Amino acid sequence: MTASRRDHLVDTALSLFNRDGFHATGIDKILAEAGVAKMTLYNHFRSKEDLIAAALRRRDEELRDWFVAEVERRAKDPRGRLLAIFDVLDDWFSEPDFEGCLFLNACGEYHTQTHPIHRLCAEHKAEVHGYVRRLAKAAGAEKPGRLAKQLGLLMEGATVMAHAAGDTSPARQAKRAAEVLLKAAGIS
Amino acid sequence: MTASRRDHLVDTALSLFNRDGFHATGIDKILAEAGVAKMTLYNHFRSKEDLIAAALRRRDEELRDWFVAEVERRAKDPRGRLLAIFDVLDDWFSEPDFEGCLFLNACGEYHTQTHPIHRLCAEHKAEVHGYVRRLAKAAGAEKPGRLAKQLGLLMEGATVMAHAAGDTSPARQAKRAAEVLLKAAGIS
DNA sequence: CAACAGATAGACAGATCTGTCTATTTCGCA
DNA sequence: TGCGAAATAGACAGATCTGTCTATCTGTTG
Repeated sequence: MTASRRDHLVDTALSLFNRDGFHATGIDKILAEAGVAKMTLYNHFRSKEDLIAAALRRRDEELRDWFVAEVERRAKDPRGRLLAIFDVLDDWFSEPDFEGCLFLNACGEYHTQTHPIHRLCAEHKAEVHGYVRRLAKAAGAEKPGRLAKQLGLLMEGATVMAHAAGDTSPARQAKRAAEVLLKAAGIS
Repeated sequence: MTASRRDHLVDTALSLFNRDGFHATGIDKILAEAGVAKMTLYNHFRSKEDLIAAALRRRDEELRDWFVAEVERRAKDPRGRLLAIFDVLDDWFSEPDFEGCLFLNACGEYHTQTHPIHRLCAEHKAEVHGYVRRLAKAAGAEKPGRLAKQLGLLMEGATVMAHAAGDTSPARQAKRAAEVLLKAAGIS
């Protein structure tokens, strides 16, 4: 029951952080929503910041697993997968609880580069970049690193614009741009 | 003295919101930093949210004026200006007080689409898009709206990646991608 | 000079925040 | 069944938050 209590806490915190933000979500709200006692929280985590870090780590796993699975389900060849990325984004943006990228939101609240939470976000982005880069390499891109970074810009740009404008169309605009970039990188 | 007192308050608030975020910046910190009495603030603004809105409006003006002036200083032809955008971003990312886009940060803290602060951010992005679109049209793009949206994704993507990674290189990556997109849009 | 609008300091209310402590209960497991 | 670890409710401290109020002072303008 210990592990599941902790998990439940992280789950609840994750969904509240996603919906309302980090500073705006108080410990008490998380505890009430989760139906967990305060000492249970402070038994598992040293501070709220620790809980935030745990929530981001879980989100990193959860999001990347889901994202990769969706991409690989939709296309079997590397080029198709690079483009499928943007279809998956489209689906993500359509979800009712889409509130932008939790990691970018976290960067917005914890600016300092050296802050542990900011670093977690940078690491998450680096992981995603690694995946795109592997796909780009498998697809035979001339410069896989460069292409992956460019596609990454489109992905992040689409995410923030979809959130700001409340509109999923950036996913499709990004996909069209990606097609152009793939061609230019020698991927047909 | 009235107007300057208000202006000073907005200036101070702007710089603290940019540095520390919105929820993390308390009224008292702003007042202490500005050397202004609390009643002066509540005489000019109905609430903290009002002050945030005023700060964002000022930032919108300030940023767009600066951005457009910088772009037009660097290049005289529309195509050159579309590319100069990314050089200006590079400069922006290099500034010591660069903390990402204040509007995206605000969206991250005020998620609800109907929230006045979120709407201000959407409006700011729409204004920027309008400028890029006019440049794209002047440059003879086949579909200026589409090109402007795609370039917008690169701009926003570069901004968030530069902030997350603490690295200005996304500006240059975005510029390379933009060159490809311009060519594809029939702009040489 | 007189009058008035605006700025000031600072107390204050009431809510909320993180984190600690205690005393009690629940639960798994031997 | 009984032990020990974990979870519980809730009081509590101390800080901080937004916003209000009052009483005083400053500065401009007629």
